[in-house]
Amino acid sequence: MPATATYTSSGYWYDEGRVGAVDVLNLFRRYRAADERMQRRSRESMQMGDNDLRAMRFLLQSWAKGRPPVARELAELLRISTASVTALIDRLVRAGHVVREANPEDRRSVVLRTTEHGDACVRGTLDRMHHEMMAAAERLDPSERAVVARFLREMTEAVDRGAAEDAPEPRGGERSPAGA
Amino acid sequence: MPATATYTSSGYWYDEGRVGAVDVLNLFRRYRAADERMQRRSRESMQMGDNDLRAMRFLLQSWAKGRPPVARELAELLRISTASVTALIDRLVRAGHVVREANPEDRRSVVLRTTEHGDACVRGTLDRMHHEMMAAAERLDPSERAVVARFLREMTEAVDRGAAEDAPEPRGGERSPAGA
DNA sequence: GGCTTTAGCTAGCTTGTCTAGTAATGAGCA
DNA sequence: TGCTCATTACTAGACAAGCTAGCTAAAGCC
Repeated sequence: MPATATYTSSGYWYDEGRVGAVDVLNLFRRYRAADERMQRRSRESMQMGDNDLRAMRFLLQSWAKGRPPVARELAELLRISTASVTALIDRLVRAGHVVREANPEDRRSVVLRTTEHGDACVRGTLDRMHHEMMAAAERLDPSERAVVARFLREMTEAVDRGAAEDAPEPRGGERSPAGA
Repeated sequence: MPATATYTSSGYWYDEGRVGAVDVLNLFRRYRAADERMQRRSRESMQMGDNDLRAMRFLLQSWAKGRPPVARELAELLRISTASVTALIDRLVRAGHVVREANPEDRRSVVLRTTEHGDACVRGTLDRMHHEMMAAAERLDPSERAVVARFLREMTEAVDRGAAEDAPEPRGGERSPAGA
């Protein structure tokens, strides 16, 4: 980065007048690296695979929305087979994070209830971080938030566009209702 | 999101005067989801695992910097054992993406040269997206870039801080020289 | 020259995914 | 109502990619 670096309480700081486009992209990359570190540590600290953790987060979200989650939804979310979901749920049940329950609305399916233990386990790792991120977003004033929001939308589109062309319907395409 | 939604050529658009902190975090999450989609598609389109793709990118970067990469560095980057790196390189060699070469500076080690085919394969997928992202970053004026940069730094710190506390030396700690 | 460390490989194991096939239930139709 | 097809979850068996342990060859250090 070309900017003159000075040091503040919150880490390195760069003269804001000189931030280049490349710097912004580098910061993005750096964020992603931090995010990956965080995820890896979460997984290791609670002895869980990537998909297992994502599944737990999905289950918590679903219950929070008042929509009891079933196994099939995990297969869609994680893009794994229903057989793999069965194995995944077995693991979560064995670890005491989840219990299977009968679904009164469709007796073929299985509702996945998170245990208090599993709930606390996942929340403990993620809530603090979420809180910190929220605080960062709240420190922005309204016009700054608008700038960030616009940029994030453009980056999202850039990523979607960039990837859309060389993988035409990789395997059944998007399964979600919102689609491509 | 609370804002009044209107529709533009580039998708949904929200009244910029009303973007809340939650909205920013949602957009951030959405970006991350797009990024994951992209990576998955890359992997699928070139029949490659996650680590294999990351390894290829690292190799390209190393050569670009004029610093021939060796196998050990992949073990550090990907945090996998040297045995797994051997297997990973075997896969890349079998796919024709990489060739092993003798290292004149240390005859124990193996320099990994990317083939023209592997080079084109990986670049083709990533360069376009990188170009689009750069364009988005360049559309920002200097003061906007400063805002985005500050936000990204704060998010990175939030993630690092949030994850740092609950994973004290999870399993033998870091394998890197700084470790236990 | 010996001893230790480092780089990479081999062998055998574990884990998480896959495909194929099955049983039970739901949904549509004559 | 009974028949047929679709859907949900499960079991069994195979495969892929990681791991640990142990090996050889080269480098580094007294």
